[in-house]
Amino acid sequence: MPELPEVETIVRSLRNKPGILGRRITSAQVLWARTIAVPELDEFTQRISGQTIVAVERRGKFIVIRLSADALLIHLRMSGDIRVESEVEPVQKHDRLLLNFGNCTRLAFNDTRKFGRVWLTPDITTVVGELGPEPFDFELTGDMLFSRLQRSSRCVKTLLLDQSVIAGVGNIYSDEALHRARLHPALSGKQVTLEQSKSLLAAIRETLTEGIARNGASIDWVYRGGDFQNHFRVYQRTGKPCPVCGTKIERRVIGQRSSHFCPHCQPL
DNA sequence: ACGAGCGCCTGTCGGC
DNA sequence: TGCCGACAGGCGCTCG
Repeated sequence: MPELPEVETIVRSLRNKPGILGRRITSAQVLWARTIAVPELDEFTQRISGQTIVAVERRGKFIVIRLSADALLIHLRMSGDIRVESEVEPVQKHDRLLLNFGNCTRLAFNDTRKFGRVWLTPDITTVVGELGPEPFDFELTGDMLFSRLQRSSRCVKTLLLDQSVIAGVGNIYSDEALHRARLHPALSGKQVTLEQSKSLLAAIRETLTEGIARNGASIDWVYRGGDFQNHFRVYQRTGKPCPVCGTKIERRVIGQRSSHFCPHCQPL
């Protein structure tokens, strides 16, 4: 489920849930070893035990849980999800990591496809250091996005998915933002003008803002509770009418990811 | 150094 | 009904 709005929704719910901030992690159970990226398994379970949750933040698509000595970073990749529940609840299929708290509650990381990863590190820049700017960072301007797009001949769609260009945008929100900005996904980065870069940044922000306001998008069995999937303009709407002009939405693979666009509103 | 392609995984869906 | 391929909110690695 994981793009910026879905991760932001989860982070906000964790932050607002009583019994998370200030809670002490008493033990950890790793149910799928490869979930833990760093450090080694034994050290991970040993070092996280006894640490207190100080803050819950987001950087790009990473959940950043600040602990008393380390930071716990969680990337949900394609199918990750997080639950907070009583310790008496049964462990669920595809649960990969359980963090037990002292008060009979726990945090469960569930991840069907096993792509998700968890890092425990005192220095988050070792994990998120190469990420591009946050879309809502006020220091990010249309001029800055323009210069980042212009130095590449890759498709603008591919550039939006590159987390070192801008952090947090994934396949849904890139398609939606490009439609809002009336840009064809296969435009090369160096073809995008300054004016187009400015409207693209505005479109990214509007799209992400709507996504957050709707608690993200819920598709298939992955991630519940969002509503943005009912408001897609182009994503997974191949053959259906463009909400602006009625032309049939087309699908095309760009950079090995399916891309959806209106051939009339987004000419090449 | 950059970009394309594959691998990692499980589940669902549509076509035959 | 069952099987098989295509496809799915992501990203790291390798190779040319």
